[in-house]
Amino acid sequence: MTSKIEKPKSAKTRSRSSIGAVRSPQSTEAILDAAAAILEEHGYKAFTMDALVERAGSSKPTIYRWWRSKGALLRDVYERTALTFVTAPDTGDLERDLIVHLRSLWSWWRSSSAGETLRSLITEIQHDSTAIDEFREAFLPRRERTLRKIFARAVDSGQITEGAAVEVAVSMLTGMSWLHLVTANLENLDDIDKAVSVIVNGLKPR
Amino acid sequence: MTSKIEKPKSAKTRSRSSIGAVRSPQSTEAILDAAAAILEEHGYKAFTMDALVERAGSSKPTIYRWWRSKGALLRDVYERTALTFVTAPDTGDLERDLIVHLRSLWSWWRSSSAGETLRSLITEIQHDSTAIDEFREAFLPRRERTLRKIFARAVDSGQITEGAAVEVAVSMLTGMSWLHLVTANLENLDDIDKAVSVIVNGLKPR
Amino acid sequence: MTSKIEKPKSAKTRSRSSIGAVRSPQSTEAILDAAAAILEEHGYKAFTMDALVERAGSSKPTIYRWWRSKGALLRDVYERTALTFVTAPDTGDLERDLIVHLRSLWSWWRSSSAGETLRSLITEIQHDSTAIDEFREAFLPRRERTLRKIFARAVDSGQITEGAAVEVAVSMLTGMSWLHLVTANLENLDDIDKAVSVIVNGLKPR
Amino acid sequence: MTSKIEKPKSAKTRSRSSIGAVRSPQSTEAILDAAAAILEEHGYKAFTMDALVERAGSSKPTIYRWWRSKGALLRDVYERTALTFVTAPDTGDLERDLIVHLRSLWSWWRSSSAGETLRSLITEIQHDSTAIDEFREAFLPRRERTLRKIFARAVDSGQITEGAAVEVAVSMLTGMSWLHLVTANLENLDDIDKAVSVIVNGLKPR
DNA sequence: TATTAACCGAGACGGTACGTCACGTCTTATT
DNA sequence: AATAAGACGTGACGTACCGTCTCGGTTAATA
Repeated sequence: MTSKIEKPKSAKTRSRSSIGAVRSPQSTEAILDAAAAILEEHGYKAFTMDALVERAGSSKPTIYRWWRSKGALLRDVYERTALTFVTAPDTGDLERDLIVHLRSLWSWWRSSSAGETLRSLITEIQHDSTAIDEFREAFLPRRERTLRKIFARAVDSGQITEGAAVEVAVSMLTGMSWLHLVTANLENLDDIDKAVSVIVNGLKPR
Repeated sequence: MTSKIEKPKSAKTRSRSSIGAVRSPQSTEAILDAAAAILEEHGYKAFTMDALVERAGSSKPTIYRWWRSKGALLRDVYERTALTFVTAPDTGDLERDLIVHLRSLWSWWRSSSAGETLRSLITEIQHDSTAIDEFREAFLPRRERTLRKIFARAVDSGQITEGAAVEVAVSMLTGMSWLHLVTANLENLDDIDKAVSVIVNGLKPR
Repeated sequence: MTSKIEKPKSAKTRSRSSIGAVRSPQSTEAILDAAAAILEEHGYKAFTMDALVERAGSSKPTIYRWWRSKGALLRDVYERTALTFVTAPDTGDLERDLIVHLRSLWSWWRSSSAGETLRSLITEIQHDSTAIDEFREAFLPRRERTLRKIFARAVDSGQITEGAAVEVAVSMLTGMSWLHLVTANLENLDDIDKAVSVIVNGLKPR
Repeated sequence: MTSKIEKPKSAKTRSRSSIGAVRSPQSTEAILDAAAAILEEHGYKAFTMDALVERAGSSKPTIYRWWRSKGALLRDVYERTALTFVTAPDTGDLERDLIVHLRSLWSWWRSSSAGETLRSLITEIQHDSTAIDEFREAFLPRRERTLRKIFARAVDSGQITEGAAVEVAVSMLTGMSWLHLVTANLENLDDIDKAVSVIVNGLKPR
């Protein structure tokens, strides 16, 4: 799932560059690229399988052979672009690290296809309860990993005590972020600072 | 939108007791009731306009005459049932009030159609950006009102200082709740206690 | 069903000029006028009961109180305008009379709402077999009356023999006219002359 | 559009034996068969796209992929069954040939789905002026072809003179037939004999 | 003169059918 | 064996128009 590939030509001009008995990496990349592009340019509403096929120059059977559903595809789209985003600052200051990370996250959501992709993914999984389970058990923890790492370092450095309510702190920061995402309200980055301040202050013993 | 009416009979036996040049309250109630019932019994997936028409003994034109979209209808369904839920405790203790309120909320979501309705509503508005705007500006503030009221009382009684970051505290508690809602994770009510503890502690000056 | 009335003002400005315990002639006329106007200006496709109500400034119950169906209304629309068209020439020459009558008829169909009205009526009755029966037994004979009269005079004057196949002659001329009407093919009036020539020639004994 | 295929099994038992990147002949045939069957058994009123889909075991998108409208479908239904009806007698006698052909036609209309189909088609095209044009320019000439052929043979054999008003004769016989069709008046086959007699007599020079 | 009954415009209602959209499956021909 | 192409059945959508019914009001004939 590296992104070190040449951009696929537009659907119609690109010839069948790879066919045969093994999975075509070009095709896979073309599909993921097209998905991200559609989401970024036209949003979730326009992200249909037909539009995807058209833009990727692929076909529906190919897509469904490798992804069991639209949600599974969206998950991969998000995770692939997430590889390019690893803002896990380590300044030694918990509050600062959280702020930098969350501000980067919100900005990245807004400035790329990532926000639209995650928003679409959350929407999509609501149709299927097993998808929700997989999402909660596997996808969500991966999203919260950076926050957890930051808190873990703060525990190590003694900024907060071991056993503090880190889990709910992560949940509240993630929840607030997602709430702003699904309500198209990612402008006020200053809210992040205030929230982080409350959380960090709240985790410290009195 | 009072709910002090007798339940409409099942779709087929209900006769046209009062329709005409004014909006029929029976029809309105039948539609909202049917919507809530479908969501509770069969979930969002089964909540189609056709199923709603069938169960309410109504018609699609009638529904679309009064609600511009499925999202608008879901909003009314939620707000109507929300009238029956007003757990705004006032014990004089901020932490206790928040815990009681949020525990009641999560329980209510799980034990009635309300959780499924809100989950569906969040999903539905993602298809339409104007719906998201209306949701963020009007619906969401109404949902956060009780939390704000609780915090306001705490300010009045001096438990927390004026000007504290109440807004982000509300946002974090709401966000965490919704995150658990959309990931089908409303079981661990103890998380509420921990979160509230962090928030209340965090709002107090050191 | 006289047309000696002032034109109704446009729907919205016309006040309730006649209401009470007897049928309102103004309302009746307004409905028939509006129907003809819609058909002439926008055609059968636009001739809906809602459009009619809007244009006539009337209401659906009023229309359905006096006409059992759209077809019945169209029949009255046609018959009312037909009162203004009675080209029954009597030159003493059968062939000439037929030509003048049919040319007038085709021209009248094209230059007024009449053609569109009849076309609509034929279409409309196809939905209801009792309407077809009434149409065949009562409406159609009234339409063929002038042709029959012309033939009857020719019999009287000895141009054709009694007992000649007048009925089928009428049927063929009517059928050809309607065929051209429903296929939007009323331009070539010269076809009339040729047809009449064949018919008149064919009715004379060899 | 050959009909040399085995009848498709009933909707539910028919398996998808051959679909894919090319148009499925089974599906096409099933649709046309179902259309004819509905028209024959229940008439134009019951001929809805939903009923057709149900009976053919097909789907609306498939139907609209191949036929732009109900009228276009009805045209194909009629033309397909018309392939089974080619009564173009050649006895050497114009009058006899015309009578045999028209009697066969009226009987065929009454005893099969054909009459109802044509009646429905005439009705249907009235909703769309481009459909009328196509109907007049292409469909109608095909229907009149047999009559023209009979007249052409009569010209060749010298029964009527070249340049006689064959076109209007065809138009009158077709018009009379259609007039009887749309007024549900196909019982009196003797009218055909009289009409043909007038026409044939009328075409001969005095 | 007051009452009553029929009619009026307005418009909401349940119902039927429409034509479109997107989905996920399946077949075909190609490489 | 994997691919692009694309037709297929399924199911839901939102709209158009129908004919019925209720509503509040007006007027003409009746009591």
